[in-house]
Amino acid sequence: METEARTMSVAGNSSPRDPDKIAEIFRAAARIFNTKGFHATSINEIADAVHLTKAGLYYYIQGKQDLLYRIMDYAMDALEGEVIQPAESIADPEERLRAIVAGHANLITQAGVHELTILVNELEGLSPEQRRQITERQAHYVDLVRETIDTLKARGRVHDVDSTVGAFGLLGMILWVPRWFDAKGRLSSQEVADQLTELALRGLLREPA
Amino acid sequence: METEARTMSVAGNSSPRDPDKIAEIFRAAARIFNTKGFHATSINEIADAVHLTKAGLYYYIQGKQDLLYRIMDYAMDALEGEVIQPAESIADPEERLRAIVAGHANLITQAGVHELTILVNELEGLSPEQRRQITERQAHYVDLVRETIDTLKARGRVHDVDSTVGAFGLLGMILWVPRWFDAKGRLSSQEVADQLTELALRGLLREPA
DNA sequence: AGGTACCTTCCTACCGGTCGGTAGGGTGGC
DNA sequence: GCCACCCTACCGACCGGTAGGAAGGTACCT
Repeated sequence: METEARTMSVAGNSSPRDPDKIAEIFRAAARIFNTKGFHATSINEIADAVHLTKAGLYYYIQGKQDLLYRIMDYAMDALEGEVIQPAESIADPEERLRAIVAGHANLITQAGVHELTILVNELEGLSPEQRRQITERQAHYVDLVRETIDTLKARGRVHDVDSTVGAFGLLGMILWVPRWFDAKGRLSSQEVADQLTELALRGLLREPA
Repeated sequence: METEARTMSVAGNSSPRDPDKIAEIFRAAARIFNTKGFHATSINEIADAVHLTKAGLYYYIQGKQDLLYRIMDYAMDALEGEVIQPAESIADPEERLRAIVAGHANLITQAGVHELTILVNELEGLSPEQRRQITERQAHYVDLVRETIDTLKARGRVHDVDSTVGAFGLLGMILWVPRWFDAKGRLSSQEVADQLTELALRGLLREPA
């Protein structure tokens, strides 16, 4: 029934909708979802933000929940492209861990990246199947961090810490940043990213001496 | 207007409502708010959880938002009583910092303490005035951590890290725990609290040698 | 050039349903 | 008879979503 237009697209583009407009909607929705929360945001607010009526907005989206899912999926794409894949190509585990922390911290401190925050705060707004898909992708990321720590552990390069606690401790530091960091404040995003990287790695790694 | 019943209580108890029932409502509401989010939770769900109708529930509460505020206020009381005040009575800054991290991590890994999670996740559900009051109390806590780090810094006991980044990095690790920790899982809450304490303090403090 | 068929885009007007909250009354114990 | 407690029944507001059509562009035909 509803699969016809979206999954088939029979030969040729099935959806001629303006990709720029869709991107604008995504950005506006991500900003408002992140500010007020998914459930507290009405479709009308998003429509207003992109200068459309609710019905006009529905020309571009399939529903409120689907909009959320697509934003989160896009955010996972960004995280994979900017952090995960670059890190996976680094063989040395210490360098790799440093690349993950620095890369993720850099990404999350940049202005306007509301998708990454939604990615961890609005999971309960998804359907069970959608949530499963997103959390599965997130789990791969956590596994990468945990395995990197385990590799370092096997080489005696880290203190005696459970790799799960280490991975989530590290991620907690980074994912908490949007709650307090102000891009217009005293510290630059680069400074925060650098300091967090040092803080996290110093907590984990042994002194090379 | 609305202050009459609450702040005056004219001579004698103004509200004869059963405190046990109110506590039961608080606990149930905190659990559901924490599971589904404040806005996604209906008053009817809370009423069902305590075996009342919606109107019956309203005999005990002043409104949905007021219920949220009281839960968060109670959570701040708990945090102050269990973590902040005990820590403030410790003169040595290193001991004090350890007491904060260990105490907070211990508190947050305990089963059923949904209020502490709500405290940081549902602030946008409050009215501006209510939010101001809660965030003011939270700011005092952050100041305590920051000042403790600054004191240690003045004594050359910490690495060169901005105390704001250090404080929020540390708090991020702790406040992230409810997102991944499973009380029925492999690790005990004590183990997690201990390991996080070591992880956080090692990232901040210099080796005593 | 004018007609017309079709397309994308966006609107007004409306739907059923749920929300937070309340009016007013019943009931049982003291 | 009073009061604490809890109910049924209802309210207006707002929600996500849709039906159906208007506006305006374009492309092709005569």
